[in-house]
Amino acid sequence: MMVSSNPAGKRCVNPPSERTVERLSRYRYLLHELKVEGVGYVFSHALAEMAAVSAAQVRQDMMAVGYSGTPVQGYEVEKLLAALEEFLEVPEGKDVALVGVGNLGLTILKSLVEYPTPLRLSVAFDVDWRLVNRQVQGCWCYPVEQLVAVVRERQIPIGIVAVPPKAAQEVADLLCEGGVSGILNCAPLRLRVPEHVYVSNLNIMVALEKVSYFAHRNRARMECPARERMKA
Amino acid sequence: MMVSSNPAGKRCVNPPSERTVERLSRYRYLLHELKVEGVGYVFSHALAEMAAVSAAQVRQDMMAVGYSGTPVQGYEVEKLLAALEEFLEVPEGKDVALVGVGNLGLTILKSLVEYPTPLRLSVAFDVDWRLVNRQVQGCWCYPVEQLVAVVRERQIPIGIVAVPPKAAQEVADLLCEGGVSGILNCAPLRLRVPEHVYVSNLNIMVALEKVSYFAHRNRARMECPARERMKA
DNA sequence: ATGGTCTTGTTACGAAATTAACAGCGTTTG
DNA sequence: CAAACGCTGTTAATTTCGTAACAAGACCAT
Repeated sequence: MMVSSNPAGKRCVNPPSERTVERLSRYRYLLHELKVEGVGYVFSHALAEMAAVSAAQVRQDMMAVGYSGTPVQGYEVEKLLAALEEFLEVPEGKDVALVGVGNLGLTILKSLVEYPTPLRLSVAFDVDWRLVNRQVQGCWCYPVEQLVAVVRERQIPIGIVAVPPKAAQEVADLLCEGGVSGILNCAPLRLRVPEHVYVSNLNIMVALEKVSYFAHRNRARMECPARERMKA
Repeated sequence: MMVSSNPAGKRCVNPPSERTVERLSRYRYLLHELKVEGVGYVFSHALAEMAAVSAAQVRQDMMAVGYSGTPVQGYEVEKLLAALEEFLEVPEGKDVALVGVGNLGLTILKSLVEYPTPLRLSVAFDVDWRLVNRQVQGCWCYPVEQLVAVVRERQIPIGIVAVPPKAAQEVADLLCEGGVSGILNCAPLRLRVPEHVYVSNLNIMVALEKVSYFAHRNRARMECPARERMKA
Protein backbone atom coordinates (compact mmCIF):
# COMPACT_ATOMS: atom_id res chain seq x y z
CA MET A 1 0.00 0.00 0.00
CA MET A 2 0.97 3.57 0.42
CA VAL A 3 4.27 3.82 2.11
CA SER A 4 6.22 6.99 2.19
CA SER A 5 9.90 6.31 2.52
CA ASN A 6 11.80 6.42 5.75
CA PRO A 7 14.32 9.25 6.02
CA ALA A 8 14.23 9.39 9.79
CA GLY A 9 11.34 10.43 11.94
CA LYS A 10 8.93 7.68 11.16
CA ARG A 11 7.60 4.73 13.08
CA CYS A 12 5.13 1.92 12.71
CA VAL A 13 5.02 1.99 8.90
CA ASN A 14 5.64 -1.07 6.84
CA PRO A 15 7.32 -3.16 9.51
CA PRO A 16 10.16 -5.11 7.93
CA SER A 17 10.05 -8.86 8.23
CA GLU A 18 12.67 -10.96 9.97
CA ARG A 19 14.10 -12.00 6.65
CA THR A 20 14.39 -8.43 5.53
CA VAL A 21 16.33 -7.52 8.65
CA GLU A 22 18.63 -10.47 8.11
CA ARG A 23 19.38 -9.29 4.62
CA LEU A 24 19.94 -5.74 5.79
CA SER A 25 22.43 -7.01 8.31
CA ARG A 26 24.28 -8.86 5.57
CA TYR A 27 24.24 -5.81 3.34
CA ARG A 28 25.71 -3.78 6.13
CA TYR A 29 28.58 -6.19 6.57
CA LEU A 30 29.27 -6.24 2.84
CA LEU A 31 29.15 -2.47 2.63
CA HIS A 32 31.58 -2.22 5.49
CA GLU A 33 33.98 -4.41 3.56
CA LEU A 34 33.53 -2.31 0.44
CA LYS A 35 34.21 0.82 2.43
CA VAL A 36 37.40 -0.67 3.80
CA GLU A 37 38.43 -1.56 0.28
CA GLY A 38 37.86 2.03 -0.73
CA VAL A 39 34.97 1.39 -3.09
CA GLY A 40 32.86 4.51 -3.51
CA TYR A 41 29.77 3.31 -5.29
CA VAL A 42 28.02 0.00 -5.76
CA PHE A 43 25.20 -1.14 -8.01
CA SER A 44 22.22 -3.05 -6.79
CA HIS A 45 23.11 -6.03 -8.90
CA ALA A 46 26.66 -6.05 -7.56
CA LEU A 47 25.46 -5.98 -3.98
CA ALA A 48 22.91 -8.61 -4.88
CA GLU A 49 25.58 -10.85 -6.28
CA MET A 50 27.63 -10.49 -3.12
CA ALA A 51 24.69 -11.29 -0.88
CA ALA A 52 23.41 -14.07 -3.13
CA VAL A 53 20.02 -12.46 -3.68
CA SER A 54 18.35 -10.86 -6.67
CA ALA A 55 18.87 -7.24 -7.66
CA ALA A 56 15.17 -6.57 -7.32
CA GLN A 57 15.38 -7.87 -3.79
CA VAL A 58 18.14 -5.42 -2.98
CA ARG A 59 16.24 -2.47 -4.36
CA GLN A 60 13.10 -3.43 -2.52
CA ASP A 61 15.01 -3.77 0.72
CA MET A 62 16.56 -0.36 0.18
CA MET A 63 13.09 1.02 -0.23
CA ALA A 64 12.31 -0.21 3.26
CA VAL A 65 15.40 1.52 4.58
CA GLY A 66 14.50 4.69 2.79
CA TYR A 67 17.82 5.38 1.17
CA SER A 68 17.92 6.44 -2.46
CA GLY A 69 20.85 5.90 -4.76
CA THR A 70 21.64 7.91 -7.83
CA PRO A 71 20.21 6.43 -11.02
CA VAL A 72 23.36 5.82 -12.96
CA GLN A 73 26.11 5.61 -10.39
CA GLY A 74 24.36 3.29 -8.01
CA TYR A 75 24.48 3.55 -4.24
CA GLU A 76 27.09 5.59 -2.47
CA VAL A 77 28.73 3.10 -0.14
CA GLU A 78 29.34 5.39 2.82
CA LYS A 79 25.92 6.99 2.70
CA LEU A 80 24.12 3.71 2.32
CA LEU A 81 26.14 2.22 5.13
CA ALA A 82 25.22 5.15 7.35
CA ALA A 83 21.58 4.78 6.42
CA LEU A 84 21.63 1.10 7.27
CA GLU A 85 23.33 1.73 10.58
CA GLU A 86 20.73 4.29 11.46
CA PHE A 87 17.94 1.99 10.40
CA LEU A 88 19.22 -0.96 12.40
CA GLU A 89 20.19 1.22 15.32
CA VAL A 90 18.72 0.49 18.73
CA PRO A 91 18.10 3.64 20.75
CA GLU A 92 17.59 1.62 23.89
CA GLY A 93 21.19 0.60 23.96
CA LYS A 94 23.75 -1.56 22.30
CA ASP A 95 24.86 -3.57 25.29
CA VAL A 96 24.85 -7.33 25.18
CA ALA A 97 25.19 -9.80 28.01
CA LEU A 98 26.75 -13.17 27.33
CA VAL A 99 25.88 -16.10 29.54
CA GLY A 100 28.17 -19.06 29.26
CA VAL A 101 31.87 -18.57 28.58
CA GLY A 102 32.64 -22.03 27.31
CA ASN A 103 33.78 -22.79 23.80
CA LEU A 104 30.69 -21.39 22.18
CA GLY A 105 30.66 -18.33 24.39
CA LEU A 106 34.27 -17.57 23.57
CA THR A 107 33.50 -17.92 19.87
CA ILE A 108 30.68 -15.43 20.15
CA LEU A 109 32.82 -13.15 22.23
CA LYS A 110 35.53 -13.02 19.62
CA SER A 111 33.03 -12.62 16.81
CA LEU A 112 31.46 -9.66 18.53
CA VAL A 113 34.69 -7.77 19.01
CA GLU A 114 35.93 -8.45 15.49
CA TYR A 115 32.70 -7.94 13.60
CA PRO A 116 31.76 -4.44 12.48
CA THR A 117 28.65 -3.94 14.57
CA PRO A 118 27.40 -1.25 16.89
CA LEU A 119 26.59 -3.93 19.42
CA ARG A 120 28.95 -4.12 22.33
CA LEU A 121 29.53 -7.07 24.60
CA SER A 122 29.38 -5.49 28.02
CA VAL A 123 29.41 -8.34 30.47
CA ALA A 124 29.67 -12.07 30.62
CA PHE A 125 28.45 -14.61 33.14
CA ASP A 126 29.36 -18.15 33.98
CA VAL A 127 28.96 -20.69 36.73
CA ASP A 128 32.53 -21.91 36.54
CA TRP A 129 34.46 -20.31 39.40
CA ARG A 130 37.64 -20.59 37.36
CA LEU A 131 36.26 -18.19 34.79
CA VAL A 132 34.48 -15.60 36.87
CA ASN A 133 35.73 -12.40 38.48
CA ARG A 134 38.26 -11.70 35.80
CA GLN A 135 38.58 -10.34 32.30
CA VAL A 136 37.90 -12.66 29.38
CA GLN A 137 38.91 -11.16 26.06
CA GLY A 138 38.50 -7.72 27.50
CA CYS A 139 35.10 -8.44 28.99
CA TRP A 140 34.45 -8.80 32.67
CA CYS A 141 32.98 -12.11 33.70
CA TYR A 142 30.64 -12.23 36.70
CA PRO A 143 29.32 -15.24 38.52
CA VAL A 144 25.86 -16.09 37.35
CA GLU A 145 24.44 -15.33 40.78
CA GLN A 146 24.87 -11.64 40.02
CA LEU A 147 23.18 -11.86 36.62
CA VAL A 148 19.84 -10.32 37.49
CA ALA A 149 21.38 -7.50 39.47
CA VAL A 150 23.97 -6.55 36.88
CA VAL A 151 21.64 -6.78 33.90
CA ARG A 152 19.02 -4.74 35.66
CA GLU A 153 21.51 -2.19 36.96
CA ARG A 154 23.09 -1.57 33.58
CA GLN A 155 19.79 -1.91 31.72
CA ILE A 156 21.20 -4.38 29.25
CA PRO A 157 18.57 -5.11 26.61
CA ILE A 158 20.00 -8.22 24.97
CA GLY A 159 21.18 -11.56 26.31
CA ILE A 160 22.93 -14.47 24.68
CA VAL A 161 22.29 -17.97 26.00
CA ALA A 162 25.40 -20.03 25.31
CA VAL A 163 25.09 -22.65 28.02
CA PRO A 164 24.36 -26.38 27.91
CA PRO A 165 20.75 -27.26 27.13
CA LYS A 166 19.90 -28.27 30.66
CA ALA A 167 20.71 -24.82 32.00
CA ALA A 168 19.27 -22.81 29.12
CA GLN A 169 15.76 -22.27 30.46
CA GLU A 170 17.02 -21.27 33.87
CA VAL A 171 19.38 -18.73 32.33
CA ALA A 172 16.61 -17.38 30.14
CA ASP A 173 14.45 -16.89 33.20
CA LEU A 174 17.20 -14.92 34.88
CA LEU A 175 17.72 -12.74 31.83
CA CYS A 176 14.03 -11.99 31.64
CA GLU A 177 13.98 -11.21 35.32
CA GLY A 178 16.81 -8.81 34.68
CA GLY A 179 14.69 -7.06 32.11
CA VAL A 180 16.16 -7.93 28.73
CA SER A 181 13.89 -7.56 25.73
CA GLY A 182 15.68 -9.91 23.36
CA ILE A 183 17.54 -13.22 23.62
CA LEU A 184 19.74 -15.09 21.23
CA ASN A 185 19.35 -18.74 22.11
CA CYS A 186 22.08 -21.15 21.05
CA ALA A 187 20.66 -24.16 22.89
CA PRO A 188 18.68 -26.71 20.87
CA LEU A 189 15.43 -26.18 22.69
CA ARG A 190 12.59 -23.72 22.74
CA LEU A 191 12.79 -21.15 25.53
CA ARG A 192 9.77 -20.14 27.52
CA VAL A 193 9.80 -16.38 27.90
CA PRO A 194 7.30 -13.60 28.54
CA GLU A 195 5.47 -12.39 25.49
CA HIS A 196 7.31 -9.13 25.15
CA VAL A 197 10.72 -10.79 24.92
CA TYR A 198 11.93 -11.60 21.44
CA VAL A 199 13.87 -14.82 20.99
CA SER A 200 15.93 -15.94 18.03
CA ASN A 201 17.27 -19.47 17.87
CA LEU A 202 20.61 -20.48 16.46
CA ASN A 203 20.60 -24.23 16.10
CA ILE A 204 23.77 -25.75 14.74
CA MET A 205 22.44 -29.24 14.39
CA VAL A 206 19.34 -28.20 12.49
CA ALA A 207 21.53 -26.32 10.05
CA LEU A 208 23.78 -29.32 9.67
CA GLU A 209 20.95 -31.73 9.08
CA LYS A 210 19.57 -29.39 6.49
CA VAL A 211 22.90 -29.51 4.71
CA SER A 212 22.86 -33.26 4.91
CA TYR A 213 19.43 -33.49 3.35
CA PHE A 214 19.95 -31.07 0.50
CA ALA A 215 23.44 -32.25 -0.25
CA HIS A 216 21.88 -35.59 -0.93
CA ARG A 217 19.16 -34.05 -3.05
CA ASN A 218 21.55 -32.03 -5.13
CA ARG A 219 23.69 -35.01 -5.88
CA ALA A 220 20.61 -36.99 -6.84
CA ARG A 221 19.48 -34.19 -9.07
CA MET A 222 22.74 -34.37 -10.93
CA GLU A 223 22.14 -38.00 -11.74
CA CYS A 224 18.64 -37.24 -12.98
CA PRO A 225 17.69 -36.23 -16.54
CA ALA A 226 18.67 -32.74 -15.53
CA ARG A 227 16.42 -29.99 -14.34
CA GLU A 228 16.37 -26.30 -14.89
CA ARG A 229 19.45 -24.51 -13.66
CA MET A 230 20.03 -21.31 -11.82
CA LYS A 231 21.41 -18.42 -13.75
CA ALA A 232 25.14 -18.54 -13.95
CA MET B 1 -1.86 -30.33 -6.53
CA MET B 2 -2.11 -34.05 -6.64
CA VAL B 3 0.48 -35.54 -4.42
CA SER B 4 0.34 -39.12 -3.38
CA SER B 5 1.97 -39.58 -0.03
CA ASN B 6 5.45 -40.93 0.50
CA PRO B 7 5.63 -44.37 2.10
CA ALA B 8 9.05 -45.18 0.72
CA GLY B 9 9.97 -45.83 -2.85
CA LYS B 10 9.22 -42.44 -4.28
CA ARG B 11 11.38 -39.63 -5.54
CA CYS B 12 11.04 -36.23 -7.12
CA VAL B 13 7.53 -35.56 -5.83
CA ASN B 14 6.71 -32.45 -3.90
CA PRO B 15 10.26 -31.50 -2.95
CA PRO B 16 10.20 -30.16 0.60
CA SER B 17 11.44 -26.64 1.11
CA GLU B 18 14.37 -25.71 3.30
CA ARG B 19 12.04 -24.52 6.00
CA THR B 20 10.16 -27.77 5.95
CA VAL B 21 13.36 -29.72 6.42
CA GLU B 22 14.33 -27.46 9.30
CA ARG B 23 11.03 -28.16 10.99
CA LEU B 24 11.34 -31.89 10.38
CA SER B 25 14.74 -31.82 12.01
CA ARG B 26 13.28 -30.07 15.02
CA TYR B 27 10.42 -32.57 15.20
CA ARG B 28 12.90 -35.37 15.14
CA TYR B 29 14.78 -33.95 18.09
CA LEU B 30 11.60 -33.43 20.05
CA LEU B 31 10.39 -36.93 19.27
CA HIS B 32 13.68 -38.33 20.44
CA GLU B 33 13.20 -36.59 23.75
CA LEU B 34 9.66 -37.90 24.01
CA LYS B 35 10.89 -41.41 23.31
CA VAL B 36 13.48 -41.10 26.04
CA GLU B 37 10.81 -39.93 28.42
CA GLY B 38 8.79 -43.00 27.55
CA VAL B 39 5.92 -41.19 25.85
CA GLY B 40 4.11 -43.48 23.46
CA TYR B 41 1.84 -41.20 21.51
CA VAL B 42 1.74 -37.52 20.73
CA PHE B 43 -0.90 -35.26 19.17
CA SER B 44 -0.18 -32.84 16.40
CA HIS B 45 -1.08 -29.89 18.58
CA ALA B 46 1.23 -31.08 21.33
CA LEU B 47 4.13 -31.44 18.94
CA ALA B 48 3.22 -28.09 17.46
CA GLU B 49 3.32 -26.46 20.84
CA MET B 50 6.74 -27.90 21.54
CA ALA B 51 8.11 -26.77 18.19
CA ALA B 52 6.38 -23.38 18.36
CA VAL B 53 4.43 -23.88 15.16
CA SER B 54 0.76 -24.44 14.40
CA ALA B 55 -0.91 -27.82 14.50
CA ALA B 56 -1.89 -27.50 10.87
CA GLN B 57 1.75 -26.95 10.05
CA VAL B 58 2.70 -30.15 11.80
CA ARG B 59 0.09 -32.17 9.98
CA GLN B 60 1.09 -30.73 6.64
CA ASP B 61 4.72 -31.51 7.31
CA MET B 62 3.81 -35.05 8.24
CA MET B 63 2.01 -35.31 4.93
CA ALA B 64 5.31 -34.56 3.24
CA VAL B 65 6.99 -37.27 5.24
CA GLY B 66 4.25 -39.71 4.41
CA TYR B 67 3.60 -41.01 7.89
CA SER B 68 0.04 -41.39 9.07
CA GLY B 69 -1.04 -41.31 12.65
CA THR B 70 -4.12 -42.88 14.07
CA PRO B 71 -7.08 -40.55 14.21
CA VAL B 72 -7.75 -40.45 17.90
CA GLN B 73 -4.49 -41.48 19.51
CA GLY B 74 -2.27 -39.22 17.52
CA TYR B 75 1.16 -40.15 16.24
CA GLU B 76 3.03 -43.11 17.59
CA VAL B 77 6.29 -41.62 18.78
CA GLU B 78 8.61 -44.45 17.80
CA LYS B 79 7.05 -45.02 14.42
CA LEU B 80 7.01 -41.36 13.56
CA LEU B 81 10.58 -40.99 14.70
CA ALA B 82 11.57 -43.89 12.49
CA ALA B 83 9.71 -42.38 9.55
CA LEU B 84 11.45 -39.07 10.04
CA GLU B 85 14.83 -40.71 10.30
CA GLU B 86 14.20 -42.58 7.08
CA PHE B 87 12.97 -39.46 5.36
CA LEU B 88 15.95 -37.38 6.42
CA GLU B 89 18.34 -40.22 5.87
CA VAL B 90 21.21 -39.75 3.47
CA PRO B 91 22.02 -42.94 1.58
CA GLU B 92 25.31 -41.50 0.39
CA GLY B 93 26.68 -41.54 3.88
CA LYS B 94 26.50 -39.90 7.24
CA ASP B 95 30.10 -38.87 7.59
CA VAL B 96 30.99 -35.29 8.33
CA ALA B 97 34.35 -33.59 8.12
CA LEU B 98 35.08 -30.68 10.44
CA VAL B 99 37.63 -28.11 9.41
CA GLY B 100 38.83 -25.87 12.19
CA VAL B 101 39.18 -27.19 15.72
CA GLY B 102 39.16 -23.88 17.54
CA ASN B 103 36.49 -22.81 19.96
CA LEU B 104 33.72 -23.02 17.41
CA GLY B 105 34.94 -26.31 16.05
CA LEU B 106 35.03 -27.83 19.50
CA THR B 107 31.52 -26.61 20.15
CA ILE B 108 30.27 -28.25 16.99
CA LEU B 109 32.21 -31.38 17.80
CA LYS B 110 30.59 -31.73 21.18
CA SER B 111 27.16 -30.93 19.79
CA LEU B 112 27.48 -33.63 17.20
CA VAL B 113 28.40 -36.35 19.62
CA GLU B 114 25.72 -35.40 22.12
CA TYR B 115 22.90 -34.67 19.72
CA PRO B 116 20.66 -37.53 18.59
CA THR B 117 21.51 -37.54 14.91
CA PRO B 118 22.55 -40.18 12.42
CA LEU B 119 25.34 -37.88 11.29
CA ARG B 120 28.75 -38.88 12.49
CA LEU B 121 31.78 -36.67 12.79
CA SER B 122 34.44 -38.78 11.14
CA VAL B 123 37.47 -36.56 10.85
CA ALA B 124 38.68 -33.12 11.76
CA PHE B 125 41.30 -30.88 10.24
CA ASP B 126 43.29 -27.93 11.43
CA VAL B 127 46.37 -25.94 10.57
CA ASP B 128 47.57 -25.72 14.16
CA TRP B 129 50.34 -28.27 14.60
CA ARG B 130 49.50 -28.47 18.29
CA LEU B 131 46.10 -29.89 17.49
CA VAL B 132 46.77 -32.26 14.63
CA ASN B 133 47.75 -35.92 14.61
CA ARG B 134 45.88 -36.75 17.73
CA GLN B 135 42.40 -37.46 19.00
CA VAL B 136 40.14 -34.55 19.85
CA GLN B 137 36.99 -35.60 21.66
CA GLY B 138 37.28 -39.03 20.11
CA CYS B 139 37.80 -37.72 16.61
CA TRP B 140 41.11 -37.90 14.79
CA CYS B 141 42.50 -34.57 13.71
CA TYR B 142 44.57 -34.40 10.54
CA PRO B 143 46.64 -31.51 9.26
CA VAL B 144 44.76 -29.57 6.65
CA GLU B 145 47.27 -30.55 4.00
CA GLN B 146 45.73 -34.01 3.97
CA LEU B 147 42.18 -32.73 3.65
CA VAL B 148 41.56 -33.45 0.00
CA ALA B 149 43.11 -36.89 0.16
CA VAL B 150 41.24 -38.00 3.27
CA VAL B 151 37.88 -36.59 2.23
CA ARG B 152 38.17 -38.16 -1.18
CA GLU B 153 39.43 -41.47 0.15
CA ARG B 154 36.61 -41.83 2.67
CA GLN B 155 34.03 -40.27 0.37
CA ILE B 156 32.85 -37.87 3.00
CA PRO B 157 29.84 -35.98 1.66
CA ILE B 158 29.58 -33.10 4.14
CA GLY B 159 32.06 -30.53 5.39
CA ILE B 160 31.86 -27.94 8.12
CA VAL B 161 33.81 -24.71 7.73
CA ALA B 162 34.66 -23.47 11.22
CA VAL B 163 37.74 -21.43 10.50
CA PRO B 164 38.42 -17.68 10.55
CA PRO B 165 36.85 -15.73 7.68
CA LYS B 166 40.12 -15.22 5.86
CA ALA B 167 40.68 -18.95 5.47
CA ALA B 168 37.07 -19.93 4.77
CA GLN B 169 37.10 -19.74 0.99
CA GLU B 170 40.33 -21.67 0.77
CA VAL B 171 38.95 -24.41 2.99
CA ALA B 172 35.76 -24.54 0.96
CA ASP B 173 37.77 -24.99 -2.20
CA LEU B 174 39.62 -27.90 -0.62
CA LEU B 175 36.40 -29.52 0.51
CA CYS B 176 34.92 -29.21 -2.95
CA GLU B 177 38.06 -30.63 -4.45
CA GLY B 178 37.69 -33.54 -2.07
CA GLY B 179 34.23 -34.12 -3.45
CA VAL B 180 31.80 -33.07 -0.76
CA SER B 181 28.28 -32.23 -1.85
CA GLY B 182 27.28 -30.06 1.08
CA ILE B 183 28.95 -27.49 3.30
CA LEU B 184 27.92 -25.85 6.54
CA ASN B 185 29.60 -22.47 6.56
CA CYS B 186 30.07 -20.72 9.90
CA ALA B 187 32.12 -17.85 8.51
CA PRO B 188 30.36 -14.53 7.89
CA LEU B 189 30.92 -14.51 4.15
CA ARG B 190 29.46 -16.11 1.08
CA LEU B 191 31.39 -19.09 -0.20
CA ARG B 192 32.06 -19.61 -3.87
CA VAL B 193 31.40 -23.24 -4.68
CA PRO B 194 30.50 -25.30 -7.73
CA GLU B 195 26.86 -25.37 -8.57
CA HIS B 196 26.20 -28.90 -7.38
CA VAL B 197 27.45 -28.19 -3.86
CA TYR B 198 24.85 -27.08 -1.37
CA VAL B 199 25.86 -24.48 1.19
CA SER B 200 24.07 -23.42 4.34
CA ASN B 201 25.28 -20.42 6.29
CA LEU B 202 25.24 -20.11 10.04
CA ASN B 203 25.91 -16.50 10.87
CA ILE B 204 25.98 -15.64 14.52
CA MET B 205 26.21 -11.91 14.06
CA VAL B 206 23.27 -11.72 11.71
CA ALA B 207 21.19 -13.60 14.22
CA LEU B 208 22.32 -11.30 16.99
CA GLU B 209 21.59 -8.15 15.05
CA LYS B 210 18.17 -9.50 14.26
CA VAL B 211 17.57 -9.94 17.97
CA SER B 212 18.76 -6.42 18.57
CA TYR B 213 16.38 -4.99 16.02
CA PHE B 214 13.27 -6.86 17.06
CA ALA B 215 13.95 -6.54 20.75
CA HIS B 216 13.77 -2.83 20.22
CA ARG B 217 10.62 -3.12 18.17
CA ASN B 218 8.87 -5.29 20.71
CA ARG B 219 9.65 -2.94 23.52
CA ALA B 220 8.37 -0.04 21.44
CA ARG B 221 5.23 -1.96 20.68
CA MET B 222 4.54 -2.33 24.38
CA GLU B 223 4.62 1.40 24.83
CA CYS B 224 2.22 1.89 21.95
CA PRO B 225 -1.59 1.83 22.18
CA ALA B 226 -1.31 -1.94 22.00
CA ARG B 227 -1.64 -4.11 18.99
CA GLU B 228 -3.21 -7.45 18.39
CA ARG B 229 -1.66 -10.27 20.39
CA MET B 230 -0.73 -13.79 19.60
CA LYS B 231 -2.86 -16.53 20.94
CA ALA B 232 -2.00 -17.29 24.51
C1' DA C 1 -25.12 -51.08 18.93
C1' DT C 2 -25.07 -46.25 18.18
C1' DG C 3 -24.20 -41.57 18.73
C1' DG C 4 -20.73 -38.39 20.17
C1' DT C 5 -16.29 -36.70 20.55
C1' DC C 6 -12.00 -36.50 19.68
C1' DT C 7 -8.30 -36.99 16.31
C1' DT C 8 -5.93 -37.04 11.49
C1' DG C 9 -5.47 -36.19 6.25
C1' DT C 10 -6.56 -33.18 2.77
C1' DT C 11 -8.21 -29.39 0.21
C1' DA C 12 -8.99 -24.58 -0.32
C1' DC C 13 -8.13 -20.06 0.95
C1' DG C 14 -5.45 -16.00 2.32
C1' DA C 15 -1.21 -13.78 3.31
C1' DA C 16 3.45 -12.98 2.57
C1' DA C 17 7.55 -12.77 -0.03
C1' DT C 18 10.06 -12.81 -4.14
C1' DT C 19 10.40 -11.78 -8.85
C1' DA C 20 9.34 -9.34 -12.97
C1' DA C 21 8.15 -5.17 -15.38
C1' DC C 22 8.07 -0.35 -16.16
C1' DA C 23 8.43 4.80 -15.51
C1' DG C 24 11.85 8.45 -14.31
C1' DC C 25 16.18 10.49 -14.54
C1' DG C 26 21.02 11.49 -15.06
C1' DT C 27 24.84 10.54 -17.89
C1' DT C 28 27.13 10.12 -21.94
C1' DT C 29 27.88 10.24 -26.76
C1' DG C 30 27.26 11.26 -31.62
C1' DC D 1 21.88 19.66 -28.61
C1' DA D 2 19.49 15.54 -28.83
C1' DA D 3 18.95 10.92 -28.22
C1' DA D 4 20.08 6.60 -26.46
C1' DC D 5 21.66 3.97 -22.63
C1' DG D 6 21.87 2.32 -17.77
C1' DC D 7 20.42 2.26 -13.17
C1' DT D 8 17.08 3.34 -9.63
C1' DG D 9 12.27 3.59 -7.37
C1' DT D 10 7.90 1.73 -7.59
C1' DT D 11 4.05 -0.97 -8.79
C1' DA D 12 2.17 -5.29 -10.50
C1' DA D 13 2.24 -10.26 -10.89
C1' DT D 14 3.59 -14.69 -9.59
C1' DT D 15 4.94 -17.98 -6.65
C1' DT D 16 5.53 -19.78 -2.19
C1' DC D 17 4.12 -20.33 2.41
C1' DG D 18 1.07 -20.85 6.37
C1' DT D 19 -3.55 -21.16 8.07
C1' DA D 20 -8.25 -22.38 8.29
C1' DA D 21 -11.84 -25.41 7.32
C1' DC D 22 -13.82 -29.81 6.47
C1' DA D 23 -14.48 -34.89 5.40
C1' DA D 24 -13.28 -39.45 7.30
C1' DG D 25 -12.17 -42.63 10.82
C1' DA D 26 -11.41 -44.68 15.45
C1' DC D 27 -12.50 -44.91 20.36
C1' DC D 28 -15.70 -44.22 24.25
C1' DA D 29 -19.93 -43.87 26.68
C1' DT D 30 -24.36 -44.88 27.11
